[in-house]
Amino acid sequence: MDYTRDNMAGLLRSHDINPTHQRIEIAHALFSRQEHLSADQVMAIVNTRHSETSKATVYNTLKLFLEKGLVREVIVDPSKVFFDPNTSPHHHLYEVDSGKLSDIDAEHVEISGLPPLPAGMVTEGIDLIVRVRRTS
Amino acid sequence: MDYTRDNMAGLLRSHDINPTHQRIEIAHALFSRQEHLSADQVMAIVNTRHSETSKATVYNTLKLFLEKGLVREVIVDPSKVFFDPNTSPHHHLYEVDSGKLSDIDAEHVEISGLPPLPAGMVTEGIDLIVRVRRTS
DNA sequence: CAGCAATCTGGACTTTGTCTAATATTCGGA
DNA sequence: TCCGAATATTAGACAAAGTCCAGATTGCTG
Ligand SMILES: [Mn+2]
Ligand SMILES: [Mn+2]
Ligand SMILES: [Zn+2]
Ligand SMILES: [Zn+2]
Repeated sequence: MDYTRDNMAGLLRSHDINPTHQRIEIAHALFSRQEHLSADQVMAIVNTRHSETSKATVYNTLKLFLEKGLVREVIVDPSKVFFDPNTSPHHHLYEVDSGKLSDIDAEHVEISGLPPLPAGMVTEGIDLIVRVRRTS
Repeated sequence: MDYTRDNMAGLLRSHDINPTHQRIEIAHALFSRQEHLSADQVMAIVNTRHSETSKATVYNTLKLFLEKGLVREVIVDPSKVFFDPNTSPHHHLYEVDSGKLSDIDAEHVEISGLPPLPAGMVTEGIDLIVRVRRTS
């Protein structure tokens, strides 16, 4: 399973997303790197060689990917959202100084003792963020 | 223990913060309510009767409170930071539709199986956010 | 009162993200 | 193939959160 642009088209179709040139480039940016990227970073990556995708399209596309469940949002930095191509349940380690964000496998992590939800509510997700700092 | 303005002065002093009129008002807004407030909401509360505190001072003061450990930051909404007068270890329940944020007592919650930290790193905090949605 | 440090302020500025109206592309049917 | 409708992209105006700065205020202390 390779993250070539051609495979991106199939991935998009399988998520009910019409594959366009711009969408393929944006998906390729995220999936080939398997990193957490901000909209700004996606924009920069996609437009390195020659400008080809507008800011509006980057934002529209990332929102679309989110709705279709192709990527996930990570809210950890007060100034920008990160988009995560890894949609399997997992947690995050955030280095507050450098802004580096990495995954923590959910496999062995267990969260217990949470109170019952208020009536009429469903859990949309549980975000666990470990904030770390370099020992100075 | 009452959150009167007079008591706010003592609270500020005990955190090594020079109590000024503006700082007392901002602390009073947060502590008398015991709610999670955004900078904007603090601004609105403090200036209800007559305008008396500038935007710059609200932001400066909240940042100062944060540095001094008087309040804590909650990053849960991509568009704004919430400030939390409750600094005891606890988690959060976030209603994604309404934006309502409430506390989950950490007392009975247990998180186990986290991998060891990378060398040279210390945990600054563990944020657990339960995102919920109304059943539609 | 005068001097000095700490604080506060309006307003310009930056960044992230949204919106809109016009244009371009895609695609199925005649 | 050609056409029209639906879909997608775009530049740039706009909005909201937050930062920054240089000048004014405040509250000491001598
Ligand atoms: Mn290209
Ligand atoms: Mn007042
Ligand atoms: Zn991740
Ligand atoms: Zn809280």
